Amino acid sequence: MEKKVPTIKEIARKLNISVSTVSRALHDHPSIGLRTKTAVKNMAAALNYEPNQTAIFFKKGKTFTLGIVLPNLAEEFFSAVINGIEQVSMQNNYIALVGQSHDSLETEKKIVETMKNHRVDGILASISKNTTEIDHFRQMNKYGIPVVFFDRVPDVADIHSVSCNLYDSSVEAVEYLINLGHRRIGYLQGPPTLSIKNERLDGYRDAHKKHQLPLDESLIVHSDLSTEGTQAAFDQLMSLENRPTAILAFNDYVALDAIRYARQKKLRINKDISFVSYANLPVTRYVDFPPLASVEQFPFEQGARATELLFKLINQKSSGQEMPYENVVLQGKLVLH
Amino acid sequence: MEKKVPTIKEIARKLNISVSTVSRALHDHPSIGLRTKTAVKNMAAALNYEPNQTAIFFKKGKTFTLGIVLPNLAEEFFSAVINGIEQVSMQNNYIALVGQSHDSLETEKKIVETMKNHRVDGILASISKNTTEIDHFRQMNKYGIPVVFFDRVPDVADIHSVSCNLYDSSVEAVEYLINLGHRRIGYLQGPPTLSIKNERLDGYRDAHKKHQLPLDESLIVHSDLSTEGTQAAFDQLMSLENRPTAILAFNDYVALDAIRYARQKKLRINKDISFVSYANLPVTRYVDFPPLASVEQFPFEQGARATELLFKLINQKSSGQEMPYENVVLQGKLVLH
DNA sequence: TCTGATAAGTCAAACGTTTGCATACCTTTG
DNA sequence: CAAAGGTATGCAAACGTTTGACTTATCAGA
Repeated sequence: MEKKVPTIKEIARKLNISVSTVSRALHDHPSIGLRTKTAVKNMAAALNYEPNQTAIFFKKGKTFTLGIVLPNLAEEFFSAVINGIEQVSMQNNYIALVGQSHDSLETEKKIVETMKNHRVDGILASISKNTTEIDHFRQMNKYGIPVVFFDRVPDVADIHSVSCNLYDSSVEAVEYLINLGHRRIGYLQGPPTLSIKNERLDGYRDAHKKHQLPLDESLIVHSDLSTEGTQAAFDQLMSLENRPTAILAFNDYVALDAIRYARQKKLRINKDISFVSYANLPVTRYVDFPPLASVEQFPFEQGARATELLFKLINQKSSGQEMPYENVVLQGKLVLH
Repeated sequence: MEKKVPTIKEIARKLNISVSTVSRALHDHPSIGLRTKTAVKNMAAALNYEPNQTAIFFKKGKTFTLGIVLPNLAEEFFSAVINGIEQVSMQNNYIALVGQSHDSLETEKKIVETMKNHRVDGILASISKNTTEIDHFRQMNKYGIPVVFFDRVPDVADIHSVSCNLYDSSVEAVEYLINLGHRRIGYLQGPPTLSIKNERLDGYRDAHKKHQLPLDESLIVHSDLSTEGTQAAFDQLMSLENRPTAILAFNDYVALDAIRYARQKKLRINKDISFVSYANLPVTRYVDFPPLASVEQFPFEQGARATELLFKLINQKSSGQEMPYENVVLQGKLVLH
């Protein structure tokens, strides 16, 4: 056991040739003769030689490793994103380090730091809901590590990003409820930090304008995304003198929490109160009363596109050119259940 | 931009001392004088020096990286395991590469191969349901990469593992149903590959014996864990002349699929048919009719314990000693809903 | 026979760090 | 005052691989 791993040197010694010849032979360099080449390859096979990647990483200054920073793996949305990332990175023979911020800025910083130390070739990040500044990501610039943000994207222009535009689908979602006859539609929003670039709210507002429905600000409430927060927000809506008959929820989890809570309160789903939400997660398939519709945000595609963009940046870097900031925007899509 | 990163050499040159002195100074080596030490540290700080980890990895032959191989991140069970792994590995300044086998043996092999190439210091693995042999893991031995299996553990003795014993809690689960008055209890099993070491079934059988209930083999059916497979298995149970009044389901997903299907068939949950299952996943909180009880398998603890064991192996390795095969077994626990 | 091209291979430096050993100086101590 | 011991530092090798520059042999063409 622990038999020391064979190296290029050993092959060279056994064959009485130089290491450079061995190296080139293994890489099919043109200036190595066929005879030597096959001899080397045979010997390599016989010894069960495997190149020492850490040496190569070191020598080449690349690690063929990507870093993924995201809030929480347990959310189906993010594990779907990872599948997208995985697909593209595997094609490129890259592998990924994963770090969860658990929505803590401190943890996020620590993860980014660790990834920098591990000299990842690039970073894919979805920021935590408490990320108020992105200096720790900007730092990566100095180390030549490109960063691509996805989904939860900071609202600034000088970054690379892939995200999902929810404006149109928000309009569509509200119109869908209006067409069902709803006139009082609540909006159960997420925390302010996640609502800076508030496409959902803009869509909500504009759909009202478009259909000449009055806009009642008391119909817009916040949840911190915890179950309790959502329940409090729901109570707030239900205590209005003029209750909403439908609710647009920040995401499926919020909708599910609200629906469960509403049922505890003996409200009849889809009669007393209807729901539409965002994310279109598989988990909604298991419940009796899922939201009527949900806006698909294409996690897999976001992951795949972000990774493609990242690879473009990585390759561009080695070719020395500068790339303009690229912001890929996928269009969300309302899916009826 | 792309300003080249400062190295230990630069510090040495600027200070007109040797690199070894710098290296030792930065590591607080006792034989470096205070004056030199502070000078070096100041210069390092001024230049914003960061050690090149790839060089260190290479030199030390370690990467401070763990590999995690598991079937599917989207399962809440596994993301909970990752949280456990994360906690322990962060304490040790390790970071983790994650690979999903998606229940394909081929993919699993490829992941393990890639991780070996990246020279991870150790591997944590939960095998796919199609993993019939574990040579690819055994190979790691030759490279001095210890492997610890968790949860879905191969049924052989010469490995390290952390898993959850489900025998006692299976007995308990069935007894719970018996105490509720059930006399015909179906067992909706998983695929044969996952049932080699069949503690669930043994518990199911022994609980029957213990309570002198006849054991009807037709009450034991298989699902491949897909929704359709589960529905087929459920139909099989319901087409018996003497139907079960309760079902022990392989895991929560199976139970949820079956429950939904049962409701489509107008069966009344907890009246016509009751469920108990395994995993105790948070997702069951969102449904109207969760299983009556579920066996907690402590994913977080499994992840943490497996990682602790792995670190023991990694450290033992460098101290040259051999460790006996260790198989940590946590006891599952029936949780009433 | 000489020139020059080509093929096949070697040499040695380089990547950044760690570490065993040697060295230089200084201070004790017998 | 010389030997011993300690303190602070430098030297150089080593980890495994890649790669630009260089050497040697072979051979075609003039």
